[in-house]
Amino acid sequence: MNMYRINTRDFNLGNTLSCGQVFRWERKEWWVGVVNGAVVRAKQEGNELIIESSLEADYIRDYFRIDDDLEKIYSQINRDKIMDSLIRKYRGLRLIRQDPWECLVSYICSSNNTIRNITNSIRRMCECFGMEVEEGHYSFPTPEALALVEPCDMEQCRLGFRAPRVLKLASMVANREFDLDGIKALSYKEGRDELVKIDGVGNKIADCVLLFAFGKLESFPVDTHIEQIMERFYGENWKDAGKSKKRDVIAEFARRYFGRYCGYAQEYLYLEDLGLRSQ
DNA sequence: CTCCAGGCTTACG
DNA sequence: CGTAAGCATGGA
Repeated sequence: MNMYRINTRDFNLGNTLSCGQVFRWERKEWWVGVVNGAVVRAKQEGNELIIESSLEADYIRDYFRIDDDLEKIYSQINRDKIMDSLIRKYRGLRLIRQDPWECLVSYICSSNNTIRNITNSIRRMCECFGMEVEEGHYSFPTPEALALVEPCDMEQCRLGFRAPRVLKLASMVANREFDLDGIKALSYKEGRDELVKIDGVGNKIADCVLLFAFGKLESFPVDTHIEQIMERFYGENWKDAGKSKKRDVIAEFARRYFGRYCGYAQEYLYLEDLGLRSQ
């Protein structure tokens, strides 16, 4: 366990961890999370990110994408007054480079669910089937661990109809019938074609994994939140596409409109929508 | 009570 | 093709 400081620029830890992309960080005196099986405590003082963890600084820099050139990204996605104001409001919000397995399982749990329930279910899965890496802190269960879980033992996690999907995927990954890490080398579209083959994974969940775990910044996940806020801000840009197609139309518009870093734009819009709803 | 939540699968025209 | 019910669970 060691403590160190990372010098940053255009980084806002609170915005990054509370914008809904990760489910396993808690705000206490410090932000506390478990990353790659290690407890991480983080806080920010001005431009310095202070970390207490057994993980090395290079790993943390990569995790928080500290080396992303936000100025360049902002200049690309800043297409109008709306995005300009969101960038000013949430400046320093960065995407996180999540572990693909944890990210995929987490978003399978997100289907037709609330953030609160998703967070609780994931925490229970970690407590039941992860390892206690420190008093009260658990690692995310491995595919091998979940592959051994009986459906009746999974019930305590309260995943509902999503539980069999998670268990099935765990078996496939553990048995190497599905090569999750191999997706890293694929293009955005190829990766999406692979991910949607998984039971319980459609376009939206695939896009989340491609953006949050595989760093495909041209991914623009459209859920109910994004659909509503996009309708409100940019609704004139597409015609009444039938209900089922609408989210695809919005994503395609966003890719054209915000460009190759539209995934970043998505996260700023999402945090804005979270704020609007909590009022 | 009904409706909805970071959707997806299946069934039915 | 397209659309709509069904899905577990919990909170408003």
